Amino acid sequence: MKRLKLELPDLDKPDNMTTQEHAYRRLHHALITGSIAPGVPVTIRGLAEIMHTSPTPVREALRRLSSKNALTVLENRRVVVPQMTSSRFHELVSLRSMLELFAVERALPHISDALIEELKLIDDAMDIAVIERDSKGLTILNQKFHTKMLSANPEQITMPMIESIWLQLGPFMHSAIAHVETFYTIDRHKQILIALHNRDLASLKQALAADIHDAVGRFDDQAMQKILHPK
Amino acid sequence: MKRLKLELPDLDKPDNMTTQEHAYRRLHHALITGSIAPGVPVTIRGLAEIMHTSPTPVREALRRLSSKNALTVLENRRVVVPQMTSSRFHELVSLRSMLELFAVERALPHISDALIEELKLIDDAMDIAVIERDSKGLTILNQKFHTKMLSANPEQITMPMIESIWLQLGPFMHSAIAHVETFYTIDRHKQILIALHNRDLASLKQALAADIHDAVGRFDDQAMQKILHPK
DNA sequence: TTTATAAAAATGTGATCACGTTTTGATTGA
DNA sequence: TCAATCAAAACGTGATCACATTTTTATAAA
Repeated sequence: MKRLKLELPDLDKPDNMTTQEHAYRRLHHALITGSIAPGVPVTIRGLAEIMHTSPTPVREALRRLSSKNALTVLENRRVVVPQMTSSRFHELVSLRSMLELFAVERALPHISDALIEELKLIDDAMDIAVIERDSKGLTILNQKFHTKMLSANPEQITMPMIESIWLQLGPFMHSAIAHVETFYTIDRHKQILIALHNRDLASLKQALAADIHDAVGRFDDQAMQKILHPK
Repeated sequence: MKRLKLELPDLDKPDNMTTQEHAYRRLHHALITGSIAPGVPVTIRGLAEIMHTSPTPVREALRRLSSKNALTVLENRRVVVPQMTSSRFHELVSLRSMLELFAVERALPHISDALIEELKLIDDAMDIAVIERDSKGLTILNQKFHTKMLSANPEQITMPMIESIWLQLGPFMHSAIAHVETFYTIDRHKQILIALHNRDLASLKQALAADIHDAVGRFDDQAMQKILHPK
């Protein structure tokens, strides 16, 4: 079997968690933190060897991820991390904006003061991650922040779609971070927290839009070309 | 093994199509046409027996569908068709409107006259389906119409999400059709076709929004309660 | 050095089996 | 008639194997 050069995070696996679910989460984590670059092939047997399982649970995890468009099934049935293009990137970002703004409007009525406190804790952890230049930790915390806020709405249709977008953007961020000097931007989460506290929808949407734009807005066409086709 | 009372469509299976893909499509078709009611349990072995395959490809098809939120995995790991609620329904419909309006705006620049002709053919077939009161055929054709129009945009991020919504709305329509007198509405597709021909974005979005609303707008809270909790 | 060819390795897929858990249905007792 | 009990049936999960196809590697020819 061909050895895959691929690093997977060691996540906890409670006894009642299926092997398939565990495999899914490890791959999910690796994808959203940009630990797997676009174009990298992921084989069932290769992953099974890394995770010390049989191919069966890996196969199911890969099916779930390709079903969410986080992975692409090629004509020959092999699975790869999809390549990013400039137009795909902009489509993903536009969609992310729209979906998160839609979701936050429906989440706001369900935001409690206790929830805001929890969000503050995540934001504090993010400040530390910035100081430690822990970009992967920061990514995870940032998504935790957004997820917790948007999930206040008990009706969860939008959240899985937003997660699908994150999954698709993740691998590109891998290559992007290497080409960008300032990965860390001004903290829009503080503005979001204030808007949440004031139950001010307009400010909230503005801050959220800015947060999303900050994370990806710097990638104009010129920067994209450099990242996608480095000399 | 317990016999599932469940009708699956007989779809073509080309030689190069995997059994798993075939199983997926048959279930997909059954779900979007409302052939499987909410709450119905779907077991791996039961489906495998119906489809004359081993459990393996069915398992993968179910994973894909639950990954798209078309099916729900319960705590005991069993899979069921999710139950509809009034709030979930309205969330789904709002999201569908937003996503399709987003998608059509990005599709319009890529619409060719040839494509419009193809859409007209689908619309003609829909007219026949209405006359024959073939509600399932009408559903399939309607989705074909929307899919072909929105897929004009070569960058396909939104379409899988819209399909996910259709998958979630499908099973409810099963119960809904039985409680509704006039399933067939005025044909908004004619207006859509005109707007497409004129490359008139504003009219196009208006017609599309009306089309979506017509299909589901009649389900106010009162009607929902009747459908969800029939005496 | 490059190209063509054949053998070997790798891969996805589907079937089958064993295991532990959950559900079901009949039987017993109140 | 209803509730409790318990054995049987059903179920999801993960491992293993066989098979066909694709990819890679080694070898030979130009």
